[in-house]
Amino acid sequence: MDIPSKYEPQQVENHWYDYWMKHNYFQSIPDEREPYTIVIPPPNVTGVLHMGHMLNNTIQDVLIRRARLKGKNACWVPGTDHASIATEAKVVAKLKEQGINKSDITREEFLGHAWEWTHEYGGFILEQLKKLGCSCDWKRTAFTMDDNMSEAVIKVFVDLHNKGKIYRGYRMVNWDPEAKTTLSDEEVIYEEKQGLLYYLSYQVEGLNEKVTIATTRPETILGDTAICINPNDDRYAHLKGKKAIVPICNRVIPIIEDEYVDMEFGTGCLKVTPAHDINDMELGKKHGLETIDIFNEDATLNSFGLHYEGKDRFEVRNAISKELEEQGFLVKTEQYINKVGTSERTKAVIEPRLSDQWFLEMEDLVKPAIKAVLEDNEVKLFPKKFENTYRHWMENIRDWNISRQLWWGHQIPAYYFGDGQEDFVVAENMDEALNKARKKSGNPDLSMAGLKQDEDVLDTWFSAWLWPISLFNGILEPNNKEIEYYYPTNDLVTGPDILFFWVARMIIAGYEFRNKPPFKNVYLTGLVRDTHRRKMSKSLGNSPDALQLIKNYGADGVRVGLLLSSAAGNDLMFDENLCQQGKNFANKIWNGFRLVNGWEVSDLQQPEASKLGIEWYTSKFNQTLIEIEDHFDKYRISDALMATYKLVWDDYSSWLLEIIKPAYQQPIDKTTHDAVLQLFEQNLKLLHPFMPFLTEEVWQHIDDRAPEQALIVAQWPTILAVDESLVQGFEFAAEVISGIRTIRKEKNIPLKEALNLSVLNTEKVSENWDTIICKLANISVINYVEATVDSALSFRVKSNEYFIPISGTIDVEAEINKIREELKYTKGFLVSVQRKLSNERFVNNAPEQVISVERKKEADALAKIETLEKSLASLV
RNA sequence: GGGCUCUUAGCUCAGUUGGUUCAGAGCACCUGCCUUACAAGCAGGGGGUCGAAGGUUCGAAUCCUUCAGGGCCCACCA
Repeated sequence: MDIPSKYEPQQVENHWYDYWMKHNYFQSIPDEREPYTIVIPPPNVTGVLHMGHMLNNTIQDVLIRRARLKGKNACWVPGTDHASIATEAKVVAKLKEQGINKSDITREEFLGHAWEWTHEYGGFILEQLKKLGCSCDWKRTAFTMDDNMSEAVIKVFVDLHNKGKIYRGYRMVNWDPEAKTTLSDEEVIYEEKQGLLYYLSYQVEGLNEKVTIATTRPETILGDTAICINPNDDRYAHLKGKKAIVPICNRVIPIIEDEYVDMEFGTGCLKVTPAHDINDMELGKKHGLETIDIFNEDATLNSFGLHYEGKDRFEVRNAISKELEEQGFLVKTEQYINKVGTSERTKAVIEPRLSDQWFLEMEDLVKPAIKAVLEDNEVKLFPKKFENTYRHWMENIRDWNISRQLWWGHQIPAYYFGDGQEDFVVAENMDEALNKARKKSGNPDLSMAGLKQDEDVLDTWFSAWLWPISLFNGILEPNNKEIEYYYPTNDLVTGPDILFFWVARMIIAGYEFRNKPPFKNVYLTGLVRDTHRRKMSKSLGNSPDALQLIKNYGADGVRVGLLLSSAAGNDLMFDENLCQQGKNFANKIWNGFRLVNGWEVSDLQQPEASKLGIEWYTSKFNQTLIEIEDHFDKYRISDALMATYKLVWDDYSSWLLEIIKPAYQQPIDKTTHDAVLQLFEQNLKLLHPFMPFLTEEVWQHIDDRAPEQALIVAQWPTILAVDESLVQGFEFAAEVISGIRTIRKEKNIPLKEALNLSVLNTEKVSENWDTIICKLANISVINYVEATVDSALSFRVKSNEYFIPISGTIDVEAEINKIREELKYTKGFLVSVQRKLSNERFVNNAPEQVISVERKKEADALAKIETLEKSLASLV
């Protein structure tokens, strides 16, 4: 045999990937077939493949390949996301390495560097997906900053602005001092941090008394503009209308009253810093307080920080607490755990900050998206539990801050012609802007030079939310053939961490701009963790190198490894052992092929065992196919794989192949050979979505195939009738075979030594199976007997008793004990069944089917007890 | 603080509306085999009071209550 006994993935994978590409099997163009569409969750253009991507994209590829085999027009659109904040941070860092500060170069120069970076590294991650076997339509590869994508974003912005849903406002927003930009609420991650609660005393003006407040942020006292007490708090009643003096800066501030203050917390006195806390801002507005912003944009202190000017806020916190202590203002400190907002991307501690930003009003936009998921089921979430999370977020949604103080992204199409709050227009391009601006300003002589475009860019998700639409150019050309054909797409596969960022917003956009959902099903995968349940991360160094894994186990092995333990929505503990299991499975299939391939075919009569074996496996295959389809329908991909795995490994390899295997160096009959090859091919089709490379390789080894007969475009098996009696009969026969093997094992009788078998038959079983039993257990003859057999080892299947006469003495004592054990167990079982059946309430209340099952159990047990007792009698 | 969710074999998890062989699977483990497709393999085997306590029911891993311990999401309490 010249085919190696081990499957070598490395040599195979590139070859078939190129082959598929060459014959355009990944490519989709609209035709009369039913479309099946997936849009990829676009990874960060400068990112590298991590385990989360591997899992997501494997699942997507399984779904798309299965759809392709099912004859659908399968279209998987790949692409990348410009990820403005993450990419900009990387570019800034890279420039810094080269000694260039972002603040020293122009916007155009910076964008030049960013594009350079994008062109250099962008698409790298897509190349990695190819190694994994992903069958994306690469001709459609898109980028969120492609011209048409950008145009769509701008058009949508203008449209929403015209509808009055986008507005500009001076609000308190989340400020990332490191990236120097605002963030949406969703980009802020709250983390519990151990900190200190500082008790500070303020001198009350005109009284020889101090008032003590509690704060976690002593540095902000420099921005204090009031002290607030609860009007119902008797302890402080005498302070009403008085003023207090802020330590260090000695500013005199009013003592105000508001029921917002929790009398139980701290001292019941609150310092109010409207510029640096959302609640304080509300209080400030309500009570007409002054707002003093003490921070620069990088969260160092400005001139209001006095002698701390230019120093970072955390540095100042330490320093000022010392100064306060020295001057006697610090009463005490307490350990305190509080939630600190951090930037999802830069991890910097977020500062609430007042600034001019752009917002999208969400209240109305959200309504159809809520209905679609929770009432109409137009979009289904898998697992379903995420619908609750979705509902909660959607029903409590707040306006979306869509502007970012970055350069890398879609620049906001607002143009200013003056300094007034309303001196701007929103337009799709400069010409239009100029026209609008001339009208609005009433100045017909306004020139291009007099217009200044907003410096900010849009939140990355403001382009990503259009992804399923804009990929098919559905915004710019709403009636084009592609969008009509591919939209709504079918399945979206992504992680639950971006349910709000992306999934929910795509649904919103889908209804707003197409009046249809962007997809029908959302499959939310779990997070990939390591075997210690730790999240995979670069800093922990516990994230394996994806390409190295593929090298070690083959792409198919890695795919199987990932899928085996990834029930939807459950985190998956990634363990390389699972990849090894996948690799082993690939080798198993490979060798299954080698065996069948190595047989010499001859024009013989088909043995009875082979005929029956083939018939049985055909039924078993179809029965399993029904299961597999059901698993897929429920997005239980790992269960679908496991069912396939067991079918191929256990039923096909361990049973069927052994049943039909000809004696050593004997030829096989043509009928059986043809049939088994055909069944093997059916197996390969079921396996192909999971293990595309190996299966295509084997497929092409079986036969020389024309390109259009490649496995990737073969036809998925249709479900045929299942003969239940065959399946059950086989199970019985398998138990008999196991029984014989157990005895062989216990008594150390090698398989090579043929045995005789006698059967005391009370259970009606078709004798057809005898040929198979003989072959697999090496039985020379099966005798049907009327009485128990002496000097034999015995075992029972259901109520049949089987005897293997052996030469030499048998251990009678051991046989008796074995039978007594079985008898004891069966009697106990019978008692419990009879107890149930004699319970009137059971008989009256339980459904007929349940009762008849119990009666059957009773009869079986009685019959078995009878045989056991007879055997026992013959031995004693 | 509000909501959701989980706890089943050594590990990772199935267990659909309470009722067939429902106490399961894969891996791991133990034993014996280098048998001629595959030692990346074959055959056989052990292993769980279904987190705890109550309750409903003829019947509970499954439904209800309480408790213990995880996880996730949301929320402006200094």
